[in-house]
Amino acid sequence: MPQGYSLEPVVQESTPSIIARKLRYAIAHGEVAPGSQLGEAELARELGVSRGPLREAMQRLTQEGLLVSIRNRGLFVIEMTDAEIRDMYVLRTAIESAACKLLVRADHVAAGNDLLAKVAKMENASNAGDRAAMSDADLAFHEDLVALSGSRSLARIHSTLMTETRMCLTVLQASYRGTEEWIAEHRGIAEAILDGNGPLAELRLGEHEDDALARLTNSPSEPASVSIA
Amino acid sequence: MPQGYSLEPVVQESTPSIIARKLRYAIAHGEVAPGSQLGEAELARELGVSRGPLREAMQRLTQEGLLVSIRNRGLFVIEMTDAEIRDMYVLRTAIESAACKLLVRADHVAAGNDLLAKVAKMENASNAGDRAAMSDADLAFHEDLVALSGSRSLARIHSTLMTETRMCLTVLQASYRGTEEWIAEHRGIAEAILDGNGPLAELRLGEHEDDALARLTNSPSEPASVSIA
DNA sequence: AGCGATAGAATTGTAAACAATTGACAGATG
DNA sequence: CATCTGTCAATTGTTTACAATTCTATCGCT
Repeated sequence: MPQGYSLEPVVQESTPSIIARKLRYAIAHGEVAPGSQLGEAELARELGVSRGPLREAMQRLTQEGLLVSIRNRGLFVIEMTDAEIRDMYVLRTAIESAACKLLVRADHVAAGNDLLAKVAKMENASNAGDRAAMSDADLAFHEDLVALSGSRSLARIHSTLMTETRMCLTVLQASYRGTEEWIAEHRGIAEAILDGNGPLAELRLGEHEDDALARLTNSPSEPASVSIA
Repeated sequence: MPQGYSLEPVVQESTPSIIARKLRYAIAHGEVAPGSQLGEAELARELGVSRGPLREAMQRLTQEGLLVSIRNRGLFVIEMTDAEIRDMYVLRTAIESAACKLLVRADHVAAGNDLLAKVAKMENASNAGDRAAMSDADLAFHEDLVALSGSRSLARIHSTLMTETRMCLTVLQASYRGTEEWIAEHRGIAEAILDGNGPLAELRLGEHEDDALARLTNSPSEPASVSIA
């Protein structure tokens, strides 16, 4: 077997899948504003595909909750209210907490070290003053947290949440002030996992996501998660 | 304004949505076996629609994880291995636990009574020896648990999990022996919520879902959830 | 007899044309 | 002058036809 080529099975990604991925990226990165309409004809021309596959891709994104469909009117990018963002974080915390539970019962040492490496990346981005890299590293941390749990179900749901989160970050131009504290929170989670202390990891995770929520929404409101102490 | 007509806005459900709903039901109730192929032409003829809307519905179900697509081969109903069923229950437990957390912070008395009413329905079905009604009441309990939490995010994810659960129940012809214990578990959860005891509700929920898992899978394996004590 | 290649059939992926519904603007009417 | 109605333009929803890819079965060869 020739080295250098990881002979993975050729992934014949379907056209709707490609379109969905591109649109997801565009929405996540604010290239299309929330609330704006996505005209079929225009998009099809832009992407160089016909309306059939495009509509199929739209259905996927609608199912994911990134678009809302109004019959005979068109498809629109979701506009998330503060309440909806809070609700999203309820789900996100639920998913990541479950991932923590799984992690501490698996190889939590390897996972913890892996996550600490991601924290180091955040520090580098922070020192360089690179806001975009900071966001990337932040999201990568949480994505890894779930990926390392080995649960396909959790990962699938979580990936859609990450695009929504990215969208909020982009749109709201979330301020990354208090960076040191921000990094410390991530490190705290990683260390709790390294120690195999599941409840502590979940507790810190809950507090961390409450902080994140406070940065994204105006009303402080009640925290999304509660202490299990 | 004429009485007798509740003049709610007419909801024009889109054709793909209708198709998706019908297919979901068919899959959940074992009318199409797991692993079987869904031919476009045949389905379109059966449902009286053309391939366009049908394909859009398929994309939705694929996104939900009920179907898997193999390019140029077709769409197939998922076959869940024991490992995948366990993984699904990890997610399900995560969602329902989060719902418990929300519930005890809201009107947990009303919610608890509501859930106890569902338990009563289970008892009736049990006494009547009606297995189908038993399944319905079982699923209705868990559906309400999430619905009462008021979280749209949780409800959306949970609804897809319920169809998958129903599919497993149907396919595996899950035995409902030990019905008394089964009902008692549900009652325990409802009472914990009635009392506003979140941690206890989550604990009992976790044990309950482990039991459910044991009925569905062959290998006992390790429990999906861990005690938080 | 077993293996390989080739041809055929079936199915999916794509595209373009057609039909139906909606929203807005303009004109008529009280 | 305000309001209602009718027409028009634009967009979506649906259907039909066509192209490309893949599986299968048969035929020939070793």
